[in-house]
Parts: sequence; structure tokens; C-alpha cells
Amino acid sequence: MSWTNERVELLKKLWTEGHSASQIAGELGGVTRNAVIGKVHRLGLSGRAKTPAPASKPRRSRTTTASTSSSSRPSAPQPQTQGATALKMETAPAPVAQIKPEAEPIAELVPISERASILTLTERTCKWPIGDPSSDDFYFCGRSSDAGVPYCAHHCKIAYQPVSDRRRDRKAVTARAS
DNA sequence: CCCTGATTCGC
DNA sequence: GCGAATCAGG
Repeated sequence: MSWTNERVELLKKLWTEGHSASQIAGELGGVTRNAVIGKVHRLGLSGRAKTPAPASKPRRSRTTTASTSSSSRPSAPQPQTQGATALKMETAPAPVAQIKPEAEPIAELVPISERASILTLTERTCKWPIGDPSSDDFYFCGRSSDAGVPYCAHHCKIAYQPVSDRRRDRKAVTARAS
């Protein structure tokens, strides 16, 4: 993917709006966050908020990369997201409809600082959706999960627990509470 | 560990 | 110009 005018414009917009390099990379697609940062610097719009005084730091030279000349992507990065739609699909797990009524109370349990928006989800953040997707305060759990596992331990339990067991657990909880 | 931006330098 | 590798830090 090359830096077309449109992509550069979007990059500028998102960067000045305060998005992180990885977020922008994900939105653009086809580039890594390194590419975004590199481009940002080349465009001369680096210091966006705070850049005190970098001073001078000894930079180490990279190890020789003697390999293919034209193949510019030895290990292609994850497809990332081709767009918000693709990610949205992936993050709408089937169990939602099944246990929706019980999901509501959990909303209050997730610290705001740990909540994730659709832009901050990664391979190892919990993708449990919380709230009404059409509302303003819809977000994802965002707590850390094991690589390859869509949810944090807490939501894995809920998502994969048989309905009967779930009911029993609830009884136990309410009994303990009272 | 996760992440962030900054920098260097082979291509 | 591009961006992976690396660094430095939160």
C-alpha cells in the first residue's frame, strides 16, 4: 500500500486528533504503526502534544538485513482491520444474544481506564461487548485475555458456561449476598 | 507483559 | 521516500 493523498490526509487528520500510531495504522490498513510514525515524521508533524527535549540518544544500527531485495515484507503483519466493519463483525460474538440479560450488571464492574473502544481492541484484549451498540457509551471489556482467546477469564466463564450452570452460580451469588 | 512515540538506516 | 528494527519510556 502506498501513501496516496487520501491516505495522507486521513493520517494527518487522525494524528492531529490524537489517535495513536497503531490506531491510525489499523484504520488505514496495510501499514504498521512504524510506517505511520515514520510518515508522520517525514511530514514534519511529529510533536503533537508534548515533546519536551529529546536530547541526544545513541541510536544503535540495525543488524545487517542480507536477504531478499524486493520482498519488503518477510513476515507480513496481521491483516489488522480492513475497516471498522470487518472488526465489528469479529467482535460480535454469538454468546451475546444468549446471555444478554445477565451481561448488563457487568458494565459497572469494568474500570473506565480498562475499557476498550473498537479502536483499542487487540488480539489479547477482551472483546466482550458491553452496553447497547447503538448508544454512546457502548464499549468493550478490554481487559487482557490470553492470546487467541477472545475474552478475559471473567467473560470466558460466562461465554462458555452452560446455561444451567450459570443459573446455579447466580443463585449462589444472590444467596451469599443476602 | 502491554503499550506509546522517536530514531536510525538499509532498501 | 519508505518502514523494520530498535530504543526509551509509561
